[in-house]
Amino acid sequence: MTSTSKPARRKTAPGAQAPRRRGRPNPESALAKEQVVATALRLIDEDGLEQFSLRKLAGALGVYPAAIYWHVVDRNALLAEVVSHALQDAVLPAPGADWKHWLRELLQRFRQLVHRHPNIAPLIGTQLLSNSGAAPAMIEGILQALHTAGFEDELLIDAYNAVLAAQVGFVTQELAQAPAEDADNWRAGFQRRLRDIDPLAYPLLASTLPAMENKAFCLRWSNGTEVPLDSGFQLFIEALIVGLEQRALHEAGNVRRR
Amino acid sequence: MTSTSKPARRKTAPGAQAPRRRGRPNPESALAKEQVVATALRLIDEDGLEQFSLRKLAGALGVYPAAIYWHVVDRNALLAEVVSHALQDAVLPAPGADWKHWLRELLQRFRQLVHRHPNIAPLIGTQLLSNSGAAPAMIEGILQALHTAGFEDELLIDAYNAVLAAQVGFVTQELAQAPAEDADNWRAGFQRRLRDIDPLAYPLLASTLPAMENKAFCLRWSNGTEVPLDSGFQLFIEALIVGLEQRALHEAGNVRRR
DNA sequence: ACCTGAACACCGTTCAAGT
DNA sequence: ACCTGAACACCGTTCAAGT
Repeated sequence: MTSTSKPARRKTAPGAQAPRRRGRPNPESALAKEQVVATALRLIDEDGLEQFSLRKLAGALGVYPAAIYWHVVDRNALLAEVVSHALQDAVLPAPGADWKHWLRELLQRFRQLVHRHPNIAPLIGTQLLSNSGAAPAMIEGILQALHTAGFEDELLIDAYNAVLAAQVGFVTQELAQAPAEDADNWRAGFQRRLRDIDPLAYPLLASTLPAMENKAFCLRWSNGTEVPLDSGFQLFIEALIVGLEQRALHEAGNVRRR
Repeated sequence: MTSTSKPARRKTAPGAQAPRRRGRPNPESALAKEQVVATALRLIDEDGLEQFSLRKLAGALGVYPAAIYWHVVDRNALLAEVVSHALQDAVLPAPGADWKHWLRELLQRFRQLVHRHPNIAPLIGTQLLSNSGAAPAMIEGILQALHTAGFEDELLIDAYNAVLAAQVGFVTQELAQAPAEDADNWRAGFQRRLRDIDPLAYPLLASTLPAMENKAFCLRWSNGTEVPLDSGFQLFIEALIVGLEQRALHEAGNVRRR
């Protein structure tokens, strides 16, 4: 697929009159692209990612499938735009002195946003293309918060990566897709396998299972749209933030001691 | 796992002689299934997930596409088996008193395993089906470690979910798939966008960018197979473990005070 | 600039039939 | 039990041509 570089736009009829702005869409076509991306997101919200196709999108727009390729280079490029369209409001006002509070807010808000479009969850962390659409304001905010905490240079980058892993990792897994078809059969078989877990080999798992069933990763048949994991998320981000704080304090101590 | 139902196996030619073991494959066919899953994993390792198809798998096995459906209910079910096949060695001997050390080892080992099969990364956290194949021994180990740390009841479940989010979240994002085709063009365009980041609007990002480029989430054009994020991962799991420890100590304090 | 209309090379899946 | 052989209903993508 994918054709590097979208020939249709480049060539523009070899001998014809030269286009004024080569490759740059004018405001009007930008609007049209917005519409393509927005209805793609709507279709994915409604029917799920597996059901989504460029042909259905074209149908919803009242247009031939090939028309999509005018606005977007690729299926993957379209999905990347869908992701950044859905997450574009993750940004917050710049962090102040209370970096812990700001980070908490960001992570919670990001999770809420993804919960609004659960079917795009599998795209968020897994494609460099989708990833690359992140808002610079969000990145700047995270860096500032961590800088306020005391991270610098290499450690600032590491801490940034840790925050992003947490931001994306929990909610991605929380909203893991349930099987589309065979769902009932699968759930029944899965529950049977859980019931057959050997309490002698796995005593703690067996005794905790009644409380964990369908509420713990790897032991669920419903995802976060039906069974959100709020308290697990809270503990997760709180632990991370506390751990980051400890590390930053420790580093500051090292610096002072030098 | 997951087969449940599979009509072809159930029907077995309506009027024909009754099969002795209905639905349960004999040892020989179990071997054959192993082979199907193993070569599927090999193809995905070699050519990537996007290039993988049941028809190519059939070709590699010297068999008609429909034959795959004897061993596996579905494309998704096959992929789930591929994931648990690839991750089956994540298990460690039971944790002792040093739960922090055990958790560190587990998370590091899990990451190493995924790095051995980077192309399955997008499947790991994103599908309940793939998720449900996790080894009970691993779950038991995590629960024991956290129990040793001092977590119980609801908090034990929350802490377990936090550990799994960390285990899966970092490496999944670290190994996010690069665009298959258009790669060079995309990278060039992406680098240009990075260079155009406004230092007035995003001062810290702009000044840190040279050190972050291609090493920080959302700012990369290579994934973890080319540029592994070791130090970020270490900081991440260390922060989480320290944060969990603090929380456990705090809870223990509460209990003592009651 | 933006879309049509048709074609190409694939897919996953089903089903009767073979052995 | 396990696979063949053919068919079905889709895909994403390309390309010349229209306007």
